Amino acid sequence: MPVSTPSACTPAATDMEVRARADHHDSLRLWLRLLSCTTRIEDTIRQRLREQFGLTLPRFDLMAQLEREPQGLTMSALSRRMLVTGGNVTAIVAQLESEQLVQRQTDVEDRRAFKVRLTPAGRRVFAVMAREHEAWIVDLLSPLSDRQQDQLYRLLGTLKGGLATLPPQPQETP
Amino acid sequence: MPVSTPSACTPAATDMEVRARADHHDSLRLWLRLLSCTTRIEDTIRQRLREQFGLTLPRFDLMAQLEREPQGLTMSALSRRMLVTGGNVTAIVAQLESEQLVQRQTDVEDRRAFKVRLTPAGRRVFAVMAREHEAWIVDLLSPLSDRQQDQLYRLLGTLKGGLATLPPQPQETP
DNA sequence: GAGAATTGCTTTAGGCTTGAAGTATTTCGC
DNA sequence: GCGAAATACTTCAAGCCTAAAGCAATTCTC
Repeated sequence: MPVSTPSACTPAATDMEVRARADHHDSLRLWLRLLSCTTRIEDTIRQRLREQFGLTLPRFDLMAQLEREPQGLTMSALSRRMLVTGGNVTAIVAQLESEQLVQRQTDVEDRRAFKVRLTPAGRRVFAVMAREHEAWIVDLLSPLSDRQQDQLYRLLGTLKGGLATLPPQPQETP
Repeated sequence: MPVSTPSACTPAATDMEVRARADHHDSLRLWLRLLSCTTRIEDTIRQRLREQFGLTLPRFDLMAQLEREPQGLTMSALSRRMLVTGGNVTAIVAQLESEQLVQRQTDVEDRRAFKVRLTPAGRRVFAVMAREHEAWIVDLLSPLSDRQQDQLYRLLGTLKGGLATLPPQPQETP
């Protein structure tokens, strides 16, 4: 996602929504606002993860996938769930493995594949982070009331349903 | 319980834990859906830009900024508008310059700075791309009716307004 | 005015991401 | 069975992105 966090280098932040002008279609404005909100939240999460836990968002995401599957996941399953390429997963798992947060386990049935699992240490670390992470999300979405959040959720559901059929790309629904 | 939970915690004590959990879950699901929709659209745009015009999204975004400012923009202005770090802008402008799509122009008033502008060729190329780009957006958002798009736009406006005040990120109003 | 702080920009190291090419293993078609 | 196709994973080059450090020019403060 093309966005930055506030930093010494970027005092920040005319919004990217400034792109929207009178001569632009309403859909374009909507898209820019959608992008703006999402990147804003994502950058905040990314920055807090880094500052408070020294972990990047992709690594957190990968651990989150593993946490739900105690028996482990193959590389390709991770790749599908995270919607990133296989080569990418290889690199992230390698990093997490060097930090002793995940482990590889060879599969006796299919010698091409192996299962990736959280280590006990990884599970411990993730439990702490996940609780914090959830609180951040609740906080960041708090400008909207419960009712508004529900409305937004439904609208995005409609959008997502329509998007799923358009381009040639499989969609995961967790 | 997370310590930093911000919501209006006024209800009866019996009820609170259950309610808090339900809220957490809902907010998290909403966030994941928001992220899912945004990345889906963004990836589609990115891929089409690359396939049809051989241009990356960041370069397109930078050109879009310049297109609206015929007199040019400084590097720091670009950095602020695109919400990316200065070093990043340096690299993207260098690429576009080597493709003859933008040019640097020294500023006589401030010898630290210079203005970046679209070349005539850049302007021509961008005009074609922008039209296509807008059609893609309209198409991708078409699962929502005009009325639904308007609703979504307003909800995101509320969210965005709340987000603006949260982290330490100054806001610029052009 | 002169030193200090700020601003404009670049460089560098490290990480994420893709797409394409390559190796090993399994499964399919016959 | 056996060759072909599909699958699981890795490697590589290229690009985006950040944070931190650094240089040059300008502005602030006294």
